[in-house]
Amino acid sequence: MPREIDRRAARTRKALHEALLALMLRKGYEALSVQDIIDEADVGRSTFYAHYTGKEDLLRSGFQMLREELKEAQSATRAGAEASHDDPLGFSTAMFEHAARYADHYRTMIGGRGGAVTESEIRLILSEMVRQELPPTLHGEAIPRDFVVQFIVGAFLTALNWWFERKPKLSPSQVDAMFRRLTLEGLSHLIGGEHRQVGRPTASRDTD
Amino acid sequence: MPREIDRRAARTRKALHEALLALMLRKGYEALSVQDIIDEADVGRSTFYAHYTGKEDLLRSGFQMLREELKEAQSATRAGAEASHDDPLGFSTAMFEHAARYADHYRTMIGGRGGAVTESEIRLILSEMVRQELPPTLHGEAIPRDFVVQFIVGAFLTALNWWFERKPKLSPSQVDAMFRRLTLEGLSHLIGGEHRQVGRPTASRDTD
DNA sequence: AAAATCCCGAACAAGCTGTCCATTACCCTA
DNA sequence: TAGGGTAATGGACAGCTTGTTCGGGATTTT
Repeated sequence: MPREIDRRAARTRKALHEALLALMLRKGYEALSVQDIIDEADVGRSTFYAHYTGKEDLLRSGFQMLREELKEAQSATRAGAEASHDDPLGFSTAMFEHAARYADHYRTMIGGRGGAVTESEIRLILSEMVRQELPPTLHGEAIPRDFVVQFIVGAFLTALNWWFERKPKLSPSQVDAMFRRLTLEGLSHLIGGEHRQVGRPTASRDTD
Repeated sequence: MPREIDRRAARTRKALHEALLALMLRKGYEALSVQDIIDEADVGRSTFYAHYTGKEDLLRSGFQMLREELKEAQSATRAGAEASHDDPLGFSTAMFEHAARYADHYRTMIGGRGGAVTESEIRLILSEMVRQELPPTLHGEAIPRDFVVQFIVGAFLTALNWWFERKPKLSPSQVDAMFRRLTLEGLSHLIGGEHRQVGRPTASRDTD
């Protein structure tokens, strides 16, 4: 029986992916050359091109792996299946916490430093997540489902980015609370003429 | 009196900016080389570097000009100054209409094709706009002003992008209505427990 | 018209990109 | 464990890009 894949090839691919990630952390994606990557991975030039067509191909393949892993992990956890549709933002809490733990990675992925590809790949992954948590029917059909999905994903990324760039000291749950409040209730509650009292333990002052 | 700037220099800069814009429309920003730009502009290589340090510098300088123009146009229109704070999304309607008229330009700027620089420059411009329209005090201080600004800008860009990519047939006012509804009222209105039946005359299915 | 400024074109070193090849090292399986 | 198959290597290649430098020529400004 032929093994899934040749061990050498697997090693090479792994080395390249790790090199890419490491380099992105310290130089950002755009600034990288194929040269940098193969140096870091200690892999021959021709070997690289035997596996990938360029650095973008390498990056994409990394995300594809990630997506497949997530898909599996998800169908595995599908045991406790419900509670989803109550809360269309169910993903966010875990996500913010995860981001806090791997702040370095998220920073490079989310900020401009990951490049356009990273950005859109992440949007894809999040979109899939959100689409599943979103109830199948929306009131009145006035707003297309897909629009809502994009709206949520965009808002989440905005929150994440703002957190890292401006208030990295906040706790995940604080950011999460703000994100949910704004996304669920909208702006109207913040600016109406009514002075509704909110007993919120305001975390920290705004510095603009 | 020394003229503001040498006529030749001005011509050169103009030619370069126009070349950049034209090329971005057909190839996207990332794919461009300085070579392409000076060919299109019919300008000598050394001349280019006498004015800008690279293509990014050229792009940035273009946005800076734009920002200054907008700033002037704004302080000029500041005659009818109020009505702002009633509607924190006042900018959107005009913006969507403008985008419809110059769809090609917006497409290249907003989608990935404009590159990270364009993206962040646009966010900057919009942020300034939104910040001014946003009432100075927000209820309860629970959510920092800047967070709200970013939220709005992100939602607007999301709407714009979705419009171009998925439903370009919609009119500006339709998109505007959806954008405002979602941003002002949030999701909560869309997902209540009530099961309202809708005889959906859905135009086209969500295709992912 | 003279002086100041700008543009041009060409040439340069340095770097990156993909692609080839012959050779070597490794892996898989029988 | 031996041998055929497969992958990795290093080097060399043409073609492209980037910035920089120069002197001569053209245009503007004063």
